Amino acid sequence: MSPRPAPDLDLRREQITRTARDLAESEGWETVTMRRLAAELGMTQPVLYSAFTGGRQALVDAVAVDGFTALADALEAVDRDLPARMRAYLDFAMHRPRVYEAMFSLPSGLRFADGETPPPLRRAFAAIQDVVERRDETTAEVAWATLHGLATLERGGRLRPSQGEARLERAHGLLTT
Amino acid sequence: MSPRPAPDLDLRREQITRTARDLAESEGWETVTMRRLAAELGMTQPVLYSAFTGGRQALVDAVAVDGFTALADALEAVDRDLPARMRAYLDFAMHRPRVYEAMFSLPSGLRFADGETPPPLRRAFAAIQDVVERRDETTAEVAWATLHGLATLERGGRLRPSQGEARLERAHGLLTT
DNA sequence: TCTCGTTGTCTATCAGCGTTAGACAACGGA
DNA sequence: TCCGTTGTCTAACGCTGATAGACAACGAGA
Repeated sequence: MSPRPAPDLDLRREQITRTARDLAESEGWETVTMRRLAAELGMTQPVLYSAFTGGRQALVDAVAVDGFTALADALEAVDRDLPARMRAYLDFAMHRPRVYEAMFSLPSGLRFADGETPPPLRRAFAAIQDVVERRDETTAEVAWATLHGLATLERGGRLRPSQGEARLERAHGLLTT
Repeated sequence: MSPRPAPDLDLRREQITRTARDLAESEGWETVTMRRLAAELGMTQPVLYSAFTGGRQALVDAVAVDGFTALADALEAVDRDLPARMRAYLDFAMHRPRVYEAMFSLPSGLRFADGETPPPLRRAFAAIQDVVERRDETTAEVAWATLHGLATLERGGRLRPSQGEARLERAHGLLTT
């Protein structure tokens, strides 16, 4: 009356999350199907569901949460001033576009702006709030919105590709004068 | 040797586009399937494909292009100053969230920022550029990014729900001082 | 009025998706 | 060695976007 030993679910979740992130980053989220992912990992589909009860959505959410941690790390790693962190933010969005997509554009099961907000997400926002004038929360929200808008519109090809640097300087100027 | 008369494809496209927009706005884009749409219109699925050769993507793109026209109309309808147009922009995004999604968030087959940019899209951008300082294009891009960021982050529940007005005023202040 | 060629529309189907039910197999204690 | 537990596998369900091929409607010519 003793069961088969349980697999290390945390380790498995980590492997699956990393593979999903890598696959999304190289071929796009639309190719990250449960079948493809299982094949890539040498598993069968039901194993994925035993690691992520919430199915594909939970998987995308896991990549997003890891992404918020990575973004917070990237912001905290640079100088504690606005231009450095603005640049770090846009660099992150440009170099990990699919992770950024999971964090902000794809349908999400995560909770925001209430008590359930994941801590990594709060950390990332705090890293911005720390460097805006008077650490004002409203200003931080506007700064974040500007960065997010620049990142997504740029990524979507909606802005003149060659003018990224000029936009960053202009945005920084507006936020500090 | 004379064929059956061709149906009015433009009219049909218009009906389909309107139905798709209404259905998306009331139940979300994930429920806008070709089957559901055909049933809603009393058609069969292949008829949709004869109207939109590009399939579902072309349909979403059509809703998006109409959306850019509607956005340009909304911006041009208000006072020719920045705060009025900022407010009109955010109102549009708030009241037609699924259309806005088709315009900016969903995968798109449309071309931007090059010669192929659809005219309605240029009109909408021009309506913003017209009211920023010195009609500067870089400033207009940053203003647009801020509005877009506010619209999407607000919609996604990433910002404090009660502070919309404060953010709008702060953003306006930053763009004018 | 009847026939015929053209062409739009229909039924039926394909391959793929996320997800899950139920059969099977591996394992550790008795 | 056996047994009960439990993880994993095969196989399937219902759905999706898309399309092939049979069918039917139509108007010009006879």
